[in-house]
Amino acid sequence: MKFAKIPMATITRLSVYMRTLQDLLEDDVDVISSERLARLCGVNPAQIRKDLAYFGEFGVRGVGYRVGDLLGQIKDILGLTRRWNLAMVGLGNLGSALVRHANFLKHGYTFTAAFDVDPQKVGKRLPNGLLINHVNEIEEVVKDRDVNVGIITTPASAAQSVANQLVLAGINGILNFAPVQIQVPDCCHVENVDFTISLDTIAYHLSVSG
Amino acid sequence: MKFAKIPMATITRLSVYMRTLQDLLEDDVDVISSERLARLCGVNPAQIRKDLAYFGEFGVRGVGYRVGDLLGQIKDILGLTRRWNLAMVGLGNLGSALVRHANFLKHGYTFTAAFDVDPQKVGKRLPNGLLINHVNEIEEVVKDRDVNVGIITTPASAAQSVANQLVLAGINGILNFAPVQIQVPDCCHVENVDFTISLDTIAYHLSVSG
DNA sequence: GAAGTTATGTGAATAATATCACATAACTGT
DNA sequence: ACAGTTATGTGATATTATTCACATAACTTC
Repeated sequence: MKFAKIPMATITRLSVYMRTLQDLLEDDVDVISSERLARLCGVNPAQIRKDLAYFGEFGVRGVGYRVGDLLGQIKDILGLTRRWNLAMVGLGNLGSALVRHANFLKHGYTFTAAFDVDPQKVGKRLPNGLLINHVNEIEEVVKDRDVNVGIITTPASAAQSVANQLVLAGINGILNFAPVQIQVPDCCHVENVDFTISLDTIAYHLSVSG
Repeated sequence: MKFAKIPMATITRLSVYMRTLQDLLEDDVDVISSERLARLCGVNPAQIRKDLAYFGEFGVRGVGYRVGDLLGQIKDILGLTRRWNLAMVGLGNLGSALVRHANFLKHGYTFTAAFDVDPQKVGKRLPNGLLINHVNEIEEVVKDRDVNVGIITTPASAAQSVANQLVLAGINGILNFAPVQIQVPDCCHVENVDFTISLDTIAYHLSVSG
């Protein structure tokens, strides 16, 4: 691939470009300029070119980018040409909704395991047929079903313990929806999603500007 | 409130500090150093001090920060000492789960309106008693119930049209869960939440590192 | 096939952000 | 009240990220 140090922000944006390119492909657009793509993604055109330049030359000067090609290249860069198996830990309102949420499937992610501690839930099946295991079966089930990424939607109090078990089971990617900073070894990559933080920044902006 | 230009990243972190301080308060910790708080929040201690310095001096040298005081100060900075009313637009899996999600309430946010287009849903009430209105009633209802922030959890295809209506209704803060870049006038502040992007960055990290 | 047009790729310039390092101020104990 | 200790507040420095600006390459037209 490439050996320069890639800015984290670049990776995030590649994912945004990918989404937009997917839409464009569905609309049968086959060539797009960095300028137009930039407008659609809400970024600067030079930014897009710089981001892509970290990985190679994917465009045609004077023309633009072939939508299908670029989409394929970005998927390749992000490692999305293979299958990724997910485990959902915590099947409350949010966890249940996310398992059902179409976007994961659309992007090639598959839930192969689900966990909770509630005896009412353990042993039952989700609408998609997935069996709910008990959280203390994580290690066994994760290995068995080749889970690559764990998604934590437990209460904050349980998140660290769940993270520990996921790491122990050999997982090194965690998407954390619990509103705590979980501690993991360096081998494990954690992404936090906390929409109350986003809401707070909105509140701040409204407070100072209006 | 302040006069220097505040980095966006600072605001985001203030919200993180706030969460942690809230937990500390519940645990009856009354003083904390930037170093310990930093560890809990996963940031650099100097970062915390710098962030706070934009707004004043809140600590005691040689001692640390009084947890309760600092919490109050940050809430004040972020504009969270008042009430914020939310409207949920789109009551699919995700929207319904979020309305029920305890975190919003915990942070002082209140849902005062909910919208959908599905005739099956319009006219019904959510578990919390909130009446579901039709999306084309947004302007009227938003004004009537003093909604400050709109949350969009519609399919991507509907997001822009919903955003337009929210703006028209006088809303200038939007939390967007739909996987599209919505266009709004400058007066309106949009925060995007897209967990498939977070998942993609995890996939990337797993791909390059092992 | 030469001139004109367009949009990429990229070094240089700028801006934003994070970290260091230490002077400063508040507590503690003698 | 003074010396010792601790942790803040902040200027200086380092790092990272974004934008500009233009040379370069591919297509188009005459």
